[in-house]
Amino acid sequence: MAADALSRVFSALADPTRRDMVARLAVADATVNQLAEPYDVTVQAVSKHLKVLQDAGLVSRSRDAQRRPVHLEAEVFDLMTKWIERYRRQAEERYRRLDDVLRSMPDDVDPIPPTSTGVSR
Amino acid sequence: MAADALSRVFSALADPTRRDMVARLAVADATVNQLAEPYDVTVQAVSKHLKVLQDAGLVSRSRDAQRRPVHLEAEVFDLMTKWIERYRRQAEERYRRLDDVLRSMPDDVDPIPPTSTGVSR
DNA sequence: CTTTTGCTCAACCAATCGGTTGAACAAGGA
DNA sequence: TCCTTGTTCAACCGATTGGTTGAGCAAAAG
Repeated sequence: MAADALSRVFSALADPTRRDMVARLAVADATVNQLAEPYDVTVQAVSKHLKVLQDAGLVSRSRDAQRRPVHLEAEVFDLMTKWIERYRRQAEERYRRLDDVLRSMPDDVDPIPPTSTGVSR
Repeated sequence: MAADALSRVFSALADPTRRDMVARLAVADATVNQLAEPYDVTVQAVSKHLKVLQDAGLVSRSRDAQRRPVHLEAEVFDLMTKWIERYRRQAEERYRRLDDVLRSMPDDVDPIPPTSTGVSR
Protein backbone atom coordinates (compact mmCIF):
# COMPACT_ATOMS: atom_id res chain seq x y z
CA MET A 1 0.00 0.00 0.00
CA ALA A 2 1.16 3.50 -0.83
CA ALA A 3 2.22 5.17 2.43
CA ASP A 4 0.52 8.53 2.01
CA ALA A 5 -2.76 9.44 3.69
CA LEU A 6 -4.70 10.39 0.57
CA SER A 7 -3.85 7.11 -1.16
CA ARG A 8 -4.98 5.17 1.88
CA VAL A 9 -8.34 6.94 2.00
CA PHE A 10 -9.04 6.62 -1.73
CA SER A 11 -8.00 2.99 -1.80
CA ALA A 12 -10.02 2.19 1.33
CA LEU A 13 -13.15 3.52 -0.41
CA ALA A 14 -12.38 1.76 -3.69
CA ASP A 15 -14.03 -1.39 -2.30
CA PRO A 16 -17.86 -1.60 -2.47
CA THR A 17 -18.12 -3.60 0.77
CA ARG A 18 -16.06 -1.02 2.63
CA ARG A 19 -18.13 1.81 1.16
CA ASP A 20 -21.27 0.02 2.33
CA MET A 21 -19.82 -0.28 5.83
CA VAL A 22 -19.08 3.44 5.86
CA ALA A 23 -22.65 4.11 4.70
CA ARG A 24 -24.03 2.03 7.55
CA LEU A 25 -21.67 3.54 10.10
CA ALA A 26 -22.89 6.98 9.10
CA VAL A 27 -26.25 5.93 10.57
CA ALA A 28 -24.96 4.32 13.76
CA ASP A 29 -21.88 2.83 15.39
CA ALA A 30 -21.72 -0.96 15.15
CA THR A 31 -19.77 -3.98 16.32
CA VAL A 32 -17.81 -6.24 13.97
CA ASN A 33 -20.47 -8.94 14.11
CA GLN A 34 -23.25 -6.48 13.40
CA LEU A 35 -21.31 -5.14 10.46
CA ALA A 36 -20.54 -8.62 9.13
CA GLU A 37 -24.14 -9.87 9.32
CA PRO A 38 -25.44 -8.69 5.88
CA TYR A 39 -22.37 -9.80 3.94
CA ASP A 40 -21.64 -13.23 2.57
CA VAL A 41 -18.12 -13.33 4.02
CA THR A 42 -16.54 -14.44 7.28
CA VAL A 43 -16.26 -12.11 10.24
CA GLN A 44 -12.48 -12.26 9.82
CA ALA A 45 -12.77 -10.74 6.35
CA VAL A 46 -14.85 -7.92 7.80
CA SER A 47 -12.27 -7.44 10.53
CA LYS A 48 -9.65 -7.01 7.80
CA HIS A 49 -11.81 -4.47 5.98
CA LEU A 50 -12.14 -2.55 9.22
CA LYS A 51 -8.38 -2.50 9.64
CA VAL A 52 -8.10 -0.89 6.21
CA LEU A 53 -10.71 1.72 7.10
CA GLN A 54 -9.00 2.36 10.42
CA ASP A 55 -5.53 2.72 8.82
CA ALA A 56 -7.09 5.27 6.49
CA GLY A 57 -8.40 7.15 9.52
CA LEU A 58 -11.99 6.65 8.43
CA VAL A 59 -13.09 4.79 11.55
CA SER A 60 -12.02 4.50 15.17
CA ARG A 61 -12.57 1.71 17.67
CA SER A 62 -13.48 1.73 21.35
CA ARG A 63 -14.07 -1.02 23.88
CA ASP A 64 -17.29 -2.30 25.43
CA ALA A 65 -16.63 -5.57 27.26
CA GLN A 66 -15.63 -8.11 24.56
CA ARG A 67 -17.00 -5.87 21.85
CA ARG A 68 -14.94 -3.34 19.86
CA PRO A 69 -17.54 -0.87 18.52
CA VAL A 70 -16.68 0.92 15.30
CA HIS A 71 -17.23 4.64 14.92
CA LEU A 72 -17.10 6.65 11.70
CA GLU A 73 -14.67 9.57 11.66
CA ALA A 74 -16.12 11.96 9.12
CA GLU A 75 -13.31 14.52 9.22
CA VAL A 76 -11.01 12.49 6.95
CA PHE A 77 -13.48 13.00 4.14
CA ASP A 78 -12.26 16.58 4.02
CA LEU A 79 -8.87 15.43 2.77
CA MET A 80 -10.45 13.90 -0.30
CA THR A 81 -12.99 16.62 -0.84
CA LYS A 82 -10.27 19.24 -0.83
CA TRP A 83 -8.13 17.34 -3.32
CA ILE A 84 -11.04 16.67 -5.63
CA GLU A 85 -12.44 20.18 -5.49
CA ARG A 86 -9.07 21.71 -6.19
CA TYR A 87 -8.53 19.96 -9.48
CA ARG A 88 -12.12 20.01 -10.56
CA ARG A 89 -12.23 23.77 -10.10
CA GLN A 90 -8.93 24.13 -11.95
CA ALA A 91 -10.18 22.01 -14.85
CA GLU A 92 -13.45 23.91 -15.03
CA GLU A 93 -11.60 27.20 -14.90
CA ARG A 94 -9.45 26.07 -17.81
CA TYR A 95 -12.54 25.03 -19.73
CA ARG A 96 -14.07 28.45 -19.12
CA ARG A 97 -10.91 30.21 -20.33
CA LEU A 98 -10.78 28.07 -23.48
CA ASP A 99 -14.35 29.15 -24.13
CA ASP A 100 -13.29 32.79 -23.82
CA VAL A 101 -10.38 32.30 -26.20
CA LEU A 102 -12.61 30.75 -28.82
CA ARG A 103 -15.21 33.52 -28.36
CA SER A 104 -12.59 36.27 -28.71
CA MET A 105 -10.82 34.68 -31.70
CA PRO A 106 -10.22 37.51 -34.22
CA ASP A 107 -11.56 36.90 -37.74
CA ASP A 108 -8.17 37.38 -39.45
CA VAL A 109 -6.62 34.54 -37.49
CA ASP A 110 -7.20 31.12 -39.02
CA PRO A 111 -6.09 28.46 -36.52
CA ILE A 112 -6.52 25.67 -39.10
CA PRO A 113 -3.76 25.54 -41.76
CA PRO A 114 -5.23 25.15 -45.28
CA THR A 115 -5.54 21.51 -46.34
CA SER A 116 -6.49 19.76 -49.56
CA THR A 117 -10.14 20.18 -48.64
CA GLY A 118 -9.56 23.90 -48.39
CA VAL A 119 -12.41 24.30 -45.90
CA SER A 120 -11.75 26.99 -43.30
CA ARG A 121 -14.86 28.78 -42.01
CA MET B 1 -11.34 -4.75 -10.59
CA ALA B 2 -14.77 -4.14 -9.14
CA ALA B 3 -17.10 -3.38 -12.01
CA ASP B 4 -18.94 -0.40 -10.59
CA ALA B 5 -18.13 3.17 -11.61
CA LEU B 6 -17.50 4.57 -8.14
CA SER B 7 -15.00 1.83 -7.31
CA ARG B 8 -13.15 2.49 -10.55
CA VAL B 9 -12.85 6.22 -9.83
CA PHE B 10 -11.73 5.78 -6.22
CA SER B 11 -9.25 3.10 -7.11
CA ALA B 12 -7.90 5.10 -10.05
CA LEU B 13 -7.12 7.97 -7.68
CA ALA B 14 -5.65 5.70 -5.00
CA ASP B 15 -2.31 5.84 -6.86
CA PRO B 16 -0.07 8.90 -6.27
CA THR B 17 1.34 8.84 -9.81
CA ARG B 18 -2.15 8.84 -11.29
CA ARG B 19 -3.24 11.65 -8.95
CA ASP B 20 -0.23 13.64 -10.10
CA MET B 21 -1.18 13.08 -13.73
CA VAL B 22 -4.69 14.31 -13.00
CA ALA B 23 -3.21 17.37 -11.28
CA ARG B 24 -1.09 18.13 -14.32
CA LEU B 25 -3.93 17.48 -16.75
CA ALA B 26 -6.04 20.01 -14.85
CA VAL B 27 -3.54 22.62 -16.09
CA ALA B 28 -3.29 21.46 -19.70
CA ASP B 29 -3.89 18.50 -22.00
CA ALA B 30 -0.79 16.42 -22.65
CA THR B 31 0.56 13.55 -24.73
CA VAL B 32 1.69 10.26 -23.21
CA ASN B 33 5.36 11.17 -23.63
CA GLN B 34 4.87 14.55 -22.01
CA LEU B 35 3.09 12.93 -19.11
CA ALA B 36 5.75 10.25 -18.71
CA GLU B 37 8.68 12.67 -18.72
CA PRO B 38 8.84 13.58 -14.98
CA TYR B 39 8.37 10.01 -13.73
CA ASP B 40 11.00 7.37 -13.26
CA VAL B 41 9.03 4.70 -15.13
CA THR B 42 8.72 3.54 -18.75
CA VAL B 43 6.26 5.16 -21.11
CA GLN B 44 4.43 1.82 -21.21
CA ALA B 45 3.74 2.05 -17.49
CA VAL B 46 2.31 5.54 -18.00
CA SER B 47 0.19 4.21 -20.84
CA LYS B 48 -1.21 1.63 -18.43
CA HIS B 49 -1.96 4.30 -15.83
CA LEU B 50 -3.81 6.26 -18.48
CA LYS B 51 -5.90 3.23 -19.34
CA VAL B 52 -6.96 3.02 -15.70
CA LEU B 53 -7.87 6.73 -15.64
CA GLN B 54 -9.74 6.35 -18.92
CA ASP B 55 -11.69 3.28 -17.72
CA ALA B 56 -12.70 5.33 -14.69
CA GLY B 57 -13.94 8.05 -17.04
CA LEU B 58 -11.47 10.57 -15.64
CA VAL B 59 -9.72 11.26 -18.94
CA SER B 60 -10.52 11.03 -22.64
CA ARG B 61 -8.21 10.64 -25.62
CA SER B 62 -8.21 12.24 -29.05
CA ARG B 63 -5.97 11.96 -32.07
CA ASP B 64 -3.36 14.38 -33.45
CA ALA B 65 -1.17 12.62 -36.05
CA GLN B 66 0.77 9.94 -34.14
CA ARG B 67 -0.05 11.58 -30.84
CA ARG B 68 -3.01 10.63 -28.60
CA PRO B 69 -3.52 13.73 -26.42
CA VAL B 70 -5.05 13.17 -22.98
CA HIS B 71 -7.83 15.41 -21.71
CA LEU B 72 -9.17 15.58 -18.16
CA GLU B 73 -12.91 14.98 -17.77
CA ALA B 74 -13.82 16.84 -14.60
CA GLU B 75 -17.47 15.76 -14.45
CA VAL B 76 -16.71 12.31 -13.01
CA PHE B 77 -15.46 14.00 -9.86
CA ASP B 78 -19.12 14.74 -9.10
CA LEU B 79 -19.78 11.05 -8.59
CA MET B 80 -17.25 10.93 -5.77
CA THR B 81 -18.14 14.28 -4.29
CA LYS B 82 -21.79 13.30 -4.07
CA TRP B 83 -21.02 10.01 -2.37
CA ILE B 84 -18.61 11.59 0.10
CA GLU B 85 -20.82 14.55 0.94
CA ARG B 86 -23.82 12.32 1.52
CA TYR B 87 -22.20 10.25 4.23
CA ARG B 88 -20.23 13.04 5.74
CA ARG B 89 -23.36 15.09 6.16
CA GLN B 90 -25.17 12.10 7.61
CA ALA B 91 -22.37 11.42 10.09
CA GLU B 92 -22.19 15.05 11.12
CA GLU B 93 -25.95 15.19 11.51
CA ARG B 94 -25.78 12.16 13.78
CA TYR B 95 -23.03 13.77 15.81
CA ARG B 96 -25.16 16.88 16.21
CA ARG B 97 -28.16 14.80 17.35
CA LEU B 98 -26.02 12.91 19.87
CA ASP B 99 -24.98 16.26 21.26
CA ASP B 100 -28.65 17.23 21.65
CA VAL B 101 -29.45 13.97 23.41
CA LEU B 102 -26.64 14.45 25.88
CA ARG B 103 -27.65 18.05 26.47
CA SER B 104 -31.30 17.13 27.11
CA MET B 105 -30.49 14.12 29.29
CA PRO B 106 -32.74 14.36 32.43
CA ASP B 107 -30.88 14.24 35.74
CA ASP B 108 -32.77 11.22 37.11
CA VAL B 109 -31.72 8.99 34.22
CA ASP B 110 -28.32 7.37 34.60
CA PRO B 111 -27.45 5.70 31.26
CA ILE B 112 -24.41 3.95 32.73
CA PRO B 113 -25.19 1.05 35.09
CA PRO B 114 -23.25 1.42 38.36
CA THR B 115 -19.85 -0.27 38.33
CA SER B 116 -17.19 -0.79 40.97
CA THR B 117 -15.65 2.54 40.01
CA GLY B 118 -19.00 4.25 40.35
CA VAL B 119 -17.91 6.97 37.95
CA SER B 120 -20.67 8.26 35.66
CA ARG B 121 -19.99 11.63 34.05
C1' DC C 1 10.26 3.11 -49.74
C1' DT C 2 12.70 3.41 -45.37
C1' DT C 3 13.28 5.47 -40.88
C1' DT C 4 11.76 7.76 -36.87
C1' DT C 5 8.30 9.02 -33.59
C1' DG C 6 4.42 8.07 -30.52
C1' DC C 7 2.04 4.80 -28.62
C1' DT C 8 -0.02 0.10 -27.48
C1' DC C 9 -0.07 -4.98 -26.96
C1' DA C 10 1.70 -9.32 -24.92
C1' DA C 11 4.11 -11.87 -21.70
C1' DC C 12 6.18 -12.04 -17.58
C1' DC C 13 7.34 -10.95 -12.44
C1' DA C 14 7.05 -9.68 -7.50
C1' DA C 15 3.98 -7.58 -4.31
C1' DT C 16 -0.48 -6.70 -2.64
C1' DC C 17 -5.50 -7.77 -2.03
C1' DG C 18 -9.65 -10.01 -0.61
C1' DG C 19 -10.88 -14.05 0.78
C1' DT C 20 -10.46 -18.55 3.40
C1' DT C 21 -9.51 -21.82 7.66
C1' DG C 22 -7.72 -22.65 12.18
C1' DA C 23 -5.88 -21.13 16.37
C1' DA C 24 -5.62 -17.77 19.98
C1' DC C 25 -7.05 -14.28 23.24
C1' DA C 26 -9.95 -11.26 26.27
C1' DA C 27 -13.93 -10.64 28.92
C1' DG C 28 -18.54 -11.87 30.76
C1' DG C 29 -21.80 -15.60 32.18
C1' DA C 30 -22.84 -20.44 33.93
C1' DT D 1 -13.55 -22.82 37.16
C1' DC D 2 -15.13 -23.83 32.60
C1' DC D 3 -17.82 -22.17 28.57
C1' DT D 4 -19.43 -18.95 25.38
C1' DT D 5 -19.06 -14.67 22.86
C1' DG D 6 -16.57 -11.20 20.17
C1' DT D 7 -12.64 -10.35 17.95
C1' DT D 8 -7.97 -10.77 16.07
C1' DC D 9 -3.73 -13.18 14.39
C1' DA D 10 -1.27 -16.35 11.21
C1' DA D 11 -0.80 -18.91 7.25
C1' DC D 12 -2.28 -19.83 3.01
C1' DC D 13 -4.56 -19.17 -1.87
C1' DG D 14 -5.93 -17.22 -6.39
C1' DA D 15 -6.59 -12.80 -8.66
C1' DT D 16 -5.14 -8.24 -9.46
C1' DT D 17 -1.67 -4.45 -9.56
C1' DG D 18 2.25 -1.81 -11.01
C1' DG D 19 6.15 -2.51 -13.01
C1' DT D 20 9.38 -4.51 -16.61
C1' DT D 21 11.10 -5.93 -21.61
C1' DG D 22 10.30 -6.84 -26.41
C1' DA D 23 7.58 -6.72 -30.35
C1' DG D 24 4.33 -4.39 -33.28
C1' DC D 25 1.69 -0.72 -35.56
C1' DA D 26 0.22 3.86 -37.44
C1' DA D 27 1.53 8.12 -39.10
C1' DA D 28 4.89 11.71 -40.20
C1' DA D 29 9.55 12.71 -41.99
C1' DG D 30 13.65 11.51 -44.70
